[in-house]
Amino acid sequence: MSENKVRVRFAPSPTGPLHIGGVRTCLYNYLFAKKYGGDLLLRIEDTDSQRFVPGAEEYIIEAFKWLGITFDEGVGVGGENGPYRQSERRDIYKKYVQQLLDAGLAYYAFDTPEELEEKRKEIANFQYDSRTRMQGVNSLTLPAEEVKRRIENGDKYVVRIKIEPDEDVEVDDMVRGKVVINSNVLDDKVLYKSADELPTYHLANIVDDHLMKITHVIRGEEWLPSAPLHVLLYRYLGWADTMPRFAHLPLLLKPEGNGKLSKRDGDRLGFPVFPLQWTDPATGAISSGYRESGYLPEAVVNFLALLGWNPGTDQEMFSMEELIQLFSIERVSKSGARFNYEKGTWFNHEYLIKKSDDEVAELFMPFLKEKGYECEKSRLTYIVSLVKERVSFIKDLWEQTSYFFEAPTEYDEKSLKKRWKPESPQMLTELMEVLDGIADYSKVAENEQLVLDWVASKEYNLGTVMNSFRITLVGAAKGPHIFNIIDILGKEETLARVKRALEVIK
RNA sequence: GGCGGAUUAGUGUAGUGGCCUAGCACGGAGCUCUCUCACGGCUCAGACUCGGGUUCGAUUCCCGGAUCCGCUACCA
Repeated sequence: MSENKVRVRFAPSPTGPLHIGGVRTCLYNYLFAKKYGGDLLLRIEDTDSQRFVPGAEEYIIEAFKWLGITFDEGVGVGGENGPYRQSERRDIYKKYVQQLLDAGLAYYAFDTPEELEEKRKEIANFQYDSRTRMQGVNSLTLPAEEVKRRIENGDKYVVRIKIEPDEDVEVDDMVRGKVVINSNVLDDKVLYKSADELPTYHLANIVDDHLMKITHVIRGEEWLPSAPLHVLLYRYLGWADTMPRFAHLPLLLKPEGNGKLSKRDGDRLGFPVFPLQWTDPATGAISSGYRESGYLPEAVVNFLALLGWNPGTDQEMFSMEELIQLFSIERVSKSGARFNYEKGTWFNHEYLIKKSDDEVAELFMPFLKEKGYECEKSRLTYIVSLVKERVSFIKDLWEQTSYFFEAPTEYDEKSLKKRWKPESPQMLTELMEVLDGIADYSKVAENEQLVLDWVASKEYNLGTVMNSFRITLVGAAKGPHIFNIIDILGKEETLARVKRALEVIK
């Protein structure tokens, strides 16, 4: 392993199902890592014991497995830089908290949440920082013995970083360039809380990234404001020279209206915002997932990849391999991308028609079974070949093929009005004789010619004959080539349907 | 409110100080193919947030406004 091997991480919190935005973040990390022959790690950031949701971790692992995104190291994979769950790294963090404390770069604070809440109410724009910390109850204002006594007494405390004022902190972002923030607007963030003996995100994140030799931090834009704090933390801990490069990704926005994409949008507009279906363990509420909604994983990956990035060419369809080759952080856009699920549907359609008829038939099988029908594979493949390009999702195939399995019981009003003529019954009655004379229905072209010749000889209107015929078979003026339909239905069924329609349609 | 980020058609985006009559895709409209419905093909409508600069020239560079997004927790 070379010294400067690219190492990136995806570090979700197990607070519920993984949001589709998180999926994209991980995808970009994956593409970046693979492009440079590096590693992608999965780290679970469960430092918020309050919000832990059982099953979330398994969900995350399963989701990426489905999408074809693999981890080289981390939870579920293992590796030499573990453990990869922050809740299992308590002792590690304590050591570095102590280091900061000893160096005078952090301090103990005993202010209760209520007291702080009070201050926020009293003072506009209150924040715990160089201007206000001397009014707080902390190791900067309390005598050393008192601090010691309180700690030994088991009083709850937090450790806060001591931010020095009047300093311009620079973050060199790979997407946005240099971002400068003055330390005056930063507050003395809580780094560690004695209540659960766990660090907060900021500290744990920096310690882990350093220990796990992370070279590039690619994360959502919501982290940009705290990036200066992270830079300072690297400096305080003495790791400035190995600090990773940062890249803050644009956010995914609602399809319409204001704000970032949320679960509610999916419910409202009828598209999933999660990769897999999720059942809330507390309420039992079900959130739909891309997988269960019939999306193909490669379509989801392709769609997501292009939401905030493009290779600069007109190409839109990419395999994972192509994405890996073409991906570059420099070409990630800076502004938030509205989530347009219709484009996602289109991608799915494209991937669906790219699949072989055989494969699509295989995928359709379970849906057919659900409807109560069995179908021989070769026959289903034939059916699929006729209608595949009409649908965007596997499950929509039923709507396009149901008449192959169940004879129409009613006939579409509009189709009848437009296509069923007074002379239709007479024509069809005669057509039945012609059809009866055909021995092999699989000779599609031949049979078509035969019927066409017959129509011509009778000087009938071709449209009227064919459309009337179609309605009796399908129940409406829709569907693929009619001679393929009767090939699939067979002579007996074809004639039965025509006969029946002639009795029913008045 | 404070701080930061962003701003090309409805959406995702390309692009550039003059080559821009601003390209592509989704979506929309129409035409076409056809026994029908789709698919496909063709065509059309539709955008550089506004105001100041800089410049011979700005969509492109600078400043300001507006709008949107994010952060502002003992959440990540």
